[in-house]
Amino acid sequence: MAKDKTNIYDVAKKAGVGIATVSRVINDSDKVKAETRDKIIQVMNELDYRPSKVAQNLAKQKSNAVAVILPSFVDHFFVEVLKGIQDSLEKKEVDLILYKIDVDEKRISKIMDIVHSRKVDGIAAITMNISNSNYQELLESEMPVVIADERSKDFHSIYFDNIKGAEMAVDYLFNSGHQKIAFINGDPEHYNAQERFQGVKKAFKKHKLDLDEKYIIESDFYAEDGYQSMQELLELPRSQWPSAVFAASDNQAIGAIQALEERALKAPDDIALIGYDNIELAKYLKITTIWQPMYKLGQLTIEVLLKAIEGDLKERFEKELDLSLIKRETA
Amino acid sequence: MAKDKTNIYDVAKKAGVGIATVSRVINDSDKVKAETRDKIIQVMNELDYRPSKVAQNLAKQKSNAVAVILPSFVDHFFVEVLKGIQDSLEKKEVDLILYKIDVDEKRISKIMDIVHSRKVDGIAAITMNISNSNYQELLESEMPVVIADERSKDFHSIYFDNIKGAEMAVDYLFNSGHQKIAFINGDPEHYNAQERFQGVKKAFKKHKLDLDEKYIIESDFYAEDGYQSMQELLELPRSQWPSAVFAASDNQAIGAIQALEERALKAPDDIALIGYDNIELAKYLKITTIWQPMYKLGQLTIEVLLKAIEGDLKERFEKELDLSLIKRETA
DNA sequence: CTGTTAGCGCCTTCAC
DNA sequence: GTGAAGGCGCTAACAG
Repeated sequence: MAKDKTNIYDVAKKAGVGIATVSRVINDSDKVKAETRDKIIQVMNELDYRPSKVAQNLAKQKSNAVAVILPSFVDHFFVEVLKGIQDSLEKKEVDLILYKIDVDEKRISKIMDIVHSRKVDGIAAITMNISNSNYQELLESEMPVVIADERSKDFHSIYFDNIKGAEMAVDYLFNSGHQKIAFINGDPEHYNAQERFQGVKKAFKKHKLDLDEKYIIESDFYAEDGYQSMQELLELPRSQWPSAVFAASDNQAIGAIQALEERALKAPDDIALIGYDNIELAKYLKITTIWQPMYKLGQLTIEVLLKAIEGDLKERFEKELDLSLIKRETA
Repeated sequence: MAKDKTNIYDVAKKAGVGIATVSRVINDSDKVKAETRDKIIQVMNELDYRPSKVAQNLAKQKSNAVAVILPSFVDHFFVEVLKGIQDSLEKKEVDLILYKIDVDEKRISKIMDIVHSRKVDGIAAITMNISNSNYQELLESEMPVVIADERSKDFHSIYFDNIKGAEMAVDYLFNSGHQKIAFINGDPEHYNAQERFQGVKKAFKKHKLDLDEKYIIESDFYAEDGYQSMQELLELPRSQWPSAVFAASDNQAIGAIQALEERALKAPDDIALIGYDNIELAKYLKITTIWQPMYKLGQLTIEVLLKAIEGDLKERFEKELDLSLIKRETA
């Protein structure tokens, strides 16, 4: 076995001091004579010594790392959120451990694994539909947690008003003259989908439109789902086609556009289309959409989490981020 | 102070055994009587006990985590790579710690921080331009490292043949009848950019085209750079416009399209355009491009890294991934 | 099969 | 200011 990593004892010995003093300069405590400090620093450089974070973590019971839990890596929504997360993490010296956890029955148990692992000081759970699970255990763990993209009455949370967003979309379509409006929703199990549906219903009621069942499609948030759903709509007799479609995500809208294109149809000429999220793609594809400030969501989530970790948060933090409609070319 | 986390002693005491035995069932060693094992497992459940990863890491000198280092989070190229990474990490029980490190003079030092932290068992560095730095220290550290998107003679590496890729692009343009071909390159400091330029020169020579300096633009790999560069080209007298442009990244191609659109120009009618990478956007924007299998790059990188960590890799691993041209509508 | 004991590398009182 | 010693929670020989 080759010479092992140098540790605090090597430094202490070579510098002719005790390990406690070395530890003090590592954690730059002021109670060290400048002279000995310099000597120690010099030795540390000579030996190319750097403290083991793992050992520090164990001793300090703190890891300087946070867990970010997502249901997916690729979805553009999360990429945007991640960017915000990274940007506000970079300033601090905090590591980012990324976990992908599916939104299923075992998600809380998997999160508890993370809690118990002691590898992180806090957890940010993005779009995990926590409220629809038995999160008692997590709540009792005393681990700082912030829930993003979902309102919570027990954890810190940062979220969007889905009802309002959906309402904005339908309002816009209605005010543009549409009466036959279809809604392609996301996973009905999901909080966000449920709320958006509520928003749709609310807007329909407001405009005295009636809710035609064949115009309400439940699928999931991905492009493939949007594609399928639009197919479904287009299989209706042409006279029954909606004049406008509201998709619960831009990904779905993109899929819907594909379905349209395959039949040489175009939005908004044949059927108007509005998406949701405002992912980067929406800009290039010129999709009219509801903008959820995802970058800001990520940023704020981490800021709040770090505060919670520091214990600077006396009360539960709760904030709704504003939505806005981005008018482009598909509606 | 509330009751602290339960530890291995709590379990041992309650189960009436020694901690070694508890440790054995944690690491499911077979040398435990079924009876006592059951008893211990039961107690572990009652106490909701789970071992501290941090303590295990320290004792085992192993962290079951890998560091992935990227120069950017948002770039679509990396997102695609990340997906591959995540997918092959998910099968194993290995954590992913993500670091964003700029490609500057201090990058090796920052990487060494990670090495010494002992938080990870291995490192994957994506597009970090390692070869252009003094990496001696990293090499000597014995930390398993794999370099992705860059050829290395000292580390395991997985990469693309940039020369060939660039050649393919120019060949295609030439064979489509173009003689006045411009090249918008990425950051000239960067390995990949340098090689792509070489490929361009090689292809030009082959086709007996001469390299007109005003058609060679050095910028960087992002959309904004492509936009600027295309502007520059369009500011030439119309008679001197190139008939085709090869952009060293799809991002740049997207920027270039913007510049074109602003002048009501269109690819390929006014100026043909070919990109590089085949990011997802390229598909939707119908950009003809050179496809680098980024997902596969990510996947393979992790596979190799995990093998290196296990010590299953006797020799240095080196692999070039195949490129292909995706013909779409811009050229 | 199982308990004892010494680390893993660092932090943190507590004396000096 | 500084050193000695115990502790963080777990693993890994080494004895039984």
